[in-house]
Amino acid sequence: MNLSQISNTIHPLPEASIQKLEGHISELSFPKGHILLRANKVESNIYFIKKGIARLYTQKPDNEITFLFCKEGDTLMSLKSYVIGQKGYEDVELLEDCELYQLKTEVLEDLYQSDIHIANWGRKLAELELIKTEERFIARQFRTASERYHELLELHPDLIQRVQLGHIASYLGISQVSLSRIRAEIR
Amino acid sequence: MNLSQISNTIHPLPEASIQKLEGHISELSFPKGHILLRANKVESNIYFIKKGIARLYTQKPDNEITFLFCKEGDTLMSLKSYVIGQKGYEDVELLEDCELYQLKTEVLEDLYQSDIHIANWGRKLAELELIKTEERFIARQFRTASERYHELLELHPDLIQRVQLGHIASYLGISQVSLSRIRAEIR
DNA sequence: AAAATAATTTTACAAATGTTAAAAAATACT
DNA sequence: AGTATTTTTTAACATTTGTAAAATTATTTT
Repeated sequence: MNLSQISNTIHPLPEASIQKLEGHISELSFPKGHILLRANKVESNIYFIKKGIARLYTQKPDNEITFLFCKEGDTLMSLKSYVIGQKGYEDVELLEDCELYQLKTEVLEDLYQSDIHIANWGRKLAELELIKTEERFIARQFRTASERYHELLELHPDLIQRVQLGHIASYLGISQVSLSRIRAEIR
Repeated sequence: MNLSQISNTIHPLPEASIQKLEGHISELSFPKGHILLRANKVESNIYFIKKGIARLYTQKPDNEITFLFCKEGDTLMSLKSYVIGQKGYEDVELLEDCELYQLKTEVLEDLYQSDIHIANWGRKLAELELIKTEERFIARQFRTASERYHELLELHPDLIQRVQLGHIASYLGISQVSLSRIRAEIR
């Protein structure tokens, strides 16, 4: 998924603003297994995923919890770094070879102050992330583990293929054993 | 908490922009028990709470789940209505007599297009809500019910006084019986 | 103040989910 | 291809959490 598709999906921009934005974006590649971000550090970039998939997770004393997958077209960032300049929760591991677009948040912040179209694009970016985060929260609060698994199957069938079940279970908030039990149910 | 305090806490605005914004905001009062919003309707306003407390919840076939409390200084909105103009999940009940500031989203949208300061204010509004929503999600995913209860006690001690425990339990994602058990633990 | 209503806690039991360990299946390596 | 390694499933058991109903406590109404 190329950059203009991604940025346009967030919010359409006039050509001049697109140029300003794209002029500050660089492209990067990393192999599967690469750790892109580390928890407890302030991250000074945001990323757009051109190709590949990543998981955001936190280390707990005895295990780790995956709380988000980001794939082609998604924006990947440490929210707390981006919004309030504080260190975030997330380690980020690339689960496949990835191609990423990178943008310095500092540069973006300047663009927000000088270009009203980019300011509204940034507003939309935050609003769309907000909706997604609320959806995840609602799923967690309102639905059973089984419902969440089947919902994931429907909405993101590729995830089950691309990500190992241990991470999926963690993402769903259950143990891998529970996920196996759910998958074993005949339906 | 008055309007300029609230809007300034979100993001400082130059005087001219404050005037534009405040010119479109009206003030309302409702008694305890009033249902401010209904689920499955597109809501055309957002609210800022001057005084009082509200709970956002969804009706399930046999029970209801409270997923957010909003109080003085908070922004209260149907996220899906505000961001994508779709009907939301939430019923909203006022748990105390409330004084609210009301703003039409349509008007706000126009201001976003014409005033870069207000556009950035709106961006900040979304970003701060995003951080809060992520925090709630993280609490749910990373911490035990007991930890979440004690965290709530620390961060919002007034909530326990102002809101009945059945709603708190629902908010924490546990049954009221479980909450009673947690509260009975000696510490 | 007494009665009625609502909220909270407690109890007993049922259901769901977690933990640990072993078996089976899938994948990677030489 | 065969071996080693990793991932997934299954089994047995422990723990947590839920449900329903009763008991207690608090609040509201008359």
